Amino acid sequence: MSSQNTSAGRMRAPQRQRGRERVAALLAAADACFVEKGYDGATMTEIAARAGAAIGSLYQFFPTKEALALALLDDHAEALYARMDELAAQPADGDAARLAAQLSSLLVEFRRSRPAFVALADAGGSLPPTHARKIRHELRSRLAALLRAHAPQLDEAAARTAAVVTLQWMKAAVALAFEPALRDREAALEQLGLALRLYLDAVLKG
Amino acid sequence: MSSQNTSAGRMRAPQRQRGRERVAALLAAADACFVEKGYDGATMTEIAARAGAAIGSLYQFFPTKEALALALLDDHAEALYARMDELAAQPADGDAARLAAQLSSLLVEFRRSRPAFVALADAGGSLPPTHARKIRHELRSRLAALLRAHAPQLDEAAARTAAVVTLQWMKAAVALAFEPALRDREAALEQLGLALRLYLDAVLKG
Amino acid sequence: MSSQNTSAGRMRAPQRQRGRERVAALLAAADACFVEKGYDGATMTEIAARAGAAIGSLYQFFPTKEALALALLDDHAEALYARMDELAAQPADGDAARLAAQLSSLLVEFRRSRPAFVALADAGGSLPPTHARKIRHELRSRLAALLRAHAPQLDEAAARTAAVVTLQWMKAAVALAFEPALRDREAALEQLGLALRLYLDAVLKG
Amino acid sequence: MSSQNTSAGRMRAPQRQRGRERVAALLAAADACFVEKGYDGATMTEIAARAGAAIGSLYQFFPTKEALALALLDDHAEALYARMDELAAQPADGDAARLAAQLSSLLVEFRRSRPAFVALADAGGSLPPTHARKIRHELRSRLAALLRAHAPQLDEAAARTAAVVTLQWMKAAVALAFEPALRDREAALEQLGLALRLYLDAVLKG
DNA sequence: TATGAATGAGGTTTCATTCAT
DNA sequence: TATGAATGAAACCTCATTCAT
Repeated sequence: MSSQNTSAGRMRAPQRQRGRERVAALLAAADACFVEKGYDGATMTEIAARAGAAIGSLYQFFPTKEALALALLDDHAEALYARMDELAAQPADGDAARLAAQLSSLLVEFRRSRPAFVALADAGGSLPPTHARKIRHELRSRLAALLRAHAPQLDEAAARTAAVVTLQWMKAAVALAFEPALRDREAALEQLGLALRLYLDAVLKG
Repeated sequence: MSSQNTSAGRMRAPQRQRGRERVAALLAAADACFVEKGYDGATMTEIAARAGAAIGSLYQFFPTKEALALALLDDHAEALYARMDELAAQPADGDAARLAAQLSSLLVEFRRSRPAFVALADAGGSLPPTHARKIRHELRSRLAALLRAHAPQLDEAAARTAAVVTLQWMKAAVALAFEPALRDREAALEQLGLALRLYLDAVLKG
Repeated sequence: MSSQNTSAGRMRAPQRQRGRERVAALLAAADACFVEKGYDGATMTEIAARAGAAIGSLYQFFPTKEALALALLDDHAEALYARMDELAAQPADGDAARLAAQLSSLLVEFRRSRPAFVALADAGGSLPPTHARKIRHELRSRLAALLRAHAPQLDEAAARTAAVVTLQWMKAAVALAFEPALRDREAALEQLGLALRLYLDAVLKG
Repeated sequence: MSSQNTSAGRMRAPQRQRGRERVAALLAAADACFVEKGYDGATMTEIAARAGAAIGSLYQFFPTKEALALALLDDHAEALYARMDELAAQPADGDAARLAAQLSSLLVEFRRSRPAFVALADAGGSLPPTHARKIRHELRSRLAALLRAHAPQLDEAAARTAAVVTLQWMKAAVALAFEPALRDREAALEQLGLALRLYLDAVLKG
């Protein structure tokens, strides 16, 4: 194409840069909308508007609302995997109390920084269950590996089962940590921690 | 979709036999729709059609989709309360294992017979959070009373906190019991039961 | 809505005491609704509810919404005729100022006691224009007679024309008397009275 | 129907040529519908159909039936202001007869070319009274200025009061000019003109 | 007669998505 | 590529009126 531009060599770069910024803005806007209104309540029009983009722009990058949500969901999931991998990289000492505390703060902190993950993860029947399934699978795998690192005597099946249970507990911690107007939140979270500790103790040592 | 404090508008009670039958049919149809498609996915038109009623008949008794869902939700909640009250009426022996098993099977059985309760209880931001809050409160109160019956030395605050934890555990049990395509479901549920047993043991005996 | 000369169907006369009370309650409720929401905005259901009656009861006496409104309109119109006839029964002295004041206060007082008359008289195209036409005709006839009583030398055509003008003036007086938040209402009404006085002077004496 | 302070939501301005044409067609269609059936009787569906547009196109620019009506009303009001400003730009000679004739023909001619103005201006309680209030205020201000131009000795309050009265008279002229099947319309209008003349004479000279 | 239920066409509005410039 | 306009099925809800008990 004839450039029309004095600095022909740099022309493409800023455009691609702009494209990336645009996508980032769109994702951020979508994230906010999904958090505020849920998957069904959010509208493509508002997402585009919040990103300062035209509706056509949004569809240029994300062919459907579902694709947009899933891109976001995957993005958040990757970030969560990364945090779990970080945790797995630390030395395993078999200390159930410490592990419980770490898992707790990991998920709670994650939910604080990326609230859309939860909003999208249980978006009723509006999103294909495939993704949630895959994510659960990944999380459980990582949790199982983590548990085996702390208790090498666990066989794979036992580790996986313990991971399933532990993941549910982590979800419970998130639920309580963010339940609005919950009385004695601290006490409840501490008791929940105690419960996990007891369970992990039994698993790791048994 | 996004709830807003719309103060819903309650259902209008039917006064004739015919009306009572209609309402029953409408509630049944709504229940099925909500289970299949979720709150947002269900449509008033389909609900009426499934009940063999005109759309106007549906609105004769339920001024709003929200009112319909909340009527259903309340109905299910009452049934759940009743089951918990039944459990509370039985002699308390302080046996954590037995209590855990009873609670687990109670909720699982309930969810099997009334799947819409779960579907509506976490309907994202589409239903006013007030109702879910009230229901959680009632469930926790009943659970707390149950726990105190088993361990009279618990003070009220401690019982309530334990109830909060226990309720989360029950949700987890339901989630696992009905998660589609979960491998080793039995093992997972058993481990979950173990976890609750350990926790209740600590609480009841501590 | 769109009126069409449907000629509605008249109300059915109640036969028992109980029936008459019911009709009175229904009319009162309808009156209030029409005043508050206008003809289109009022609903038969709410009218019945306000009267403490069943919707079927309402339709027992008034076959359509239109019939109900027209019954009300006619009722009010009759009352207005009566007041004008009262005025006509008083001795005519040809004093324009006094006549103007009397007409003004008559209509203002009437509108205060029966606000639905105005609400229904200009119900857009939702009521058949026939009735309004008839009422205008009656009012003009009475006004013309009144004017001739004060100025016997007026021929019929002139009296009628003057009546047409005078009726418009009366509407203006009502509009100003009840316009919400009108500043200097008193001054405006006085000037309006002056205008009528000047005109009637010219007509009566010319 | 019943207005409520819904704060309407303004029309969205089109940005492309195509959009501007659409909006023009939609406004024209809406105008015709409102004239024919009144505000309540007109339907968005028919308006869109008459404009040859999809219903979605209508809502692209006008978020609400109310917004559409108010846009139209404002548009007509601006045109009326412009005509009054034109009249005000002409030299003022204090001739009551001429002024009366001009005002008369101005409003009658306006109503002939823009019948929707009247249809919407008194749309019962279906439109927020705010707009009508604002428009009355503007009209009165302009009329007051006009009167003061003709009679500089009038103080502002007096001019305003006279304007209030005069505006009512203008409405009366429109009502008579367009009342269907009115006998002796010409005579009535002439008498109405006489009345205004007498009043303006008194005001301007007094 | 009295009453509440039933009806369903039709109203307003939404929104994901496609199209044309 | 970017943008705003276009689309229309479909959602929720209303309401005058009829019907059956």
